[in-house]
Amino acid sequence: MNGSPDRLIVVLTGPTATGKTDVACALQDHLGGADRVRLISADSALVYRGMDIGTAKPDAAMLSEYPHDLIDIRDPADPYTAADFVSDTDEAIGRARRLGQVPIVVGGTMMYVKSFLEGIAELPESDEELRAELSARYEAEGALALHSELETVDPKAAAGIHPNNTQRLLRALEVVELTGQPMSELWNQADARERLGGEVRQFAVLPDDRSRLHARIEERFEAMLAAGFLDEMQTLFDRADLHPGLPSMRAVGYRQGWQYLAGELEEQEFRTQAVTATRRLAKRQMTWLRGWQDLTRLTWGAPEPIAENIVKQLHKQVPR
RNA sequence: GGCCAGAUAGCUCAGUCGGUAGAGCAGUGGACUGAAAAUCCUCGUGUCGGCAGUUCGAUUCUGCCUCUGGCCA
Repeated sequence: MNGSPDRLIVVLTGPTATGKTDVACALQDHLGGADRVRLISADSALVYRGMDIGTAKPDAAMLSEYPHDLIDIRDPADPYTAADFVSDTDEAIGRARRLGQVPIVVGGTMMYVKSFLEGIAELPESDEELRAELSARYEAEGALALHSELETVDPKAAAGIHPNNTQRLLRALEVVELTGQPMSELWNQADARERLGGEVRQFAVLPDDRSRLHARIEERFEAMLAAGFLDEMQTLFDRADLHPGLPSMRAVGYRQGWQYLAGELEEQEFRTQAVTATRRLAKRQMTWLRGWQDLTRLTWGAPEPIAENIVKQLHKQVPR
């Protein structure tokens, strides 16, 4: 390991269904086991308790042998955000370092990874009441009216947000309302380099052939159904405090599962739409990684050789 | 066997009162600062089932044929 192993942070990412988790576990073995390594999950769906089969969450036995931070830390009724992830991960890394462990951030939620690496500005969290009010106005006045309002209060943010993108448009207006300042003014405050205070090594597991990944996604979904995904889904569906508008229930597979149980989809439609949504997810994840700087790309395959390759890379000297 | 309804983009379908056609989904490429497994943007030539007839011109009207569904035997 070069110079300062105690400052090292490993990031391991890639699209869904490429076996990132298996690689991370193999990596733990290679780096000295659970005492020397801390796995930190970067996944917006694994945070939710009771969402196991459809998220391809590692099972209990695996998690006890390879403990992960940030898995099962939220109830599905309670939304988790990118900002939560950044502060939770910073904490987890601090804890790992005190114990002399190498933190390995592993997961496919690119927004989380990016926010962690580049920092995220200090913005107010969403205000449910205000958001409801804004969305009522959106219904009544239309997208263009609200967008031109944003143009007057925050032209820089408005320029980057399409009027049809309700979610981001309302968020920008919300921030102005809550802080009295344009959201674009509040950006670029965070100094991630200083915050991370260490050497970050980034790796991505990528498929060599997208059609093979698609086949793998389909197989995996069939396996999820066989493992009782619909029973898991029914338990969530039966809860009075969950609804399809929640981030947890909009996760790939769960959204379609909800629609199926609500009678809005036939079984065949549910299957194909769930698989299709997963494919689209993988594609979007790869779009993020395409222009990613300082990323070592590894070809998808058996976890062992990939982990060995990563270890080799970690031992290489990095030019100062 | 008779009658009726269909046949148009990978899929489901719209449409052209006759001037060679467009939506949704899928696919492609892209954006992304507290919902990100989210949200949004870009990209549409296909013997309009086949053959013939009418016409300056037929995917559109007519006839025959093929296939699919329904009803009657």
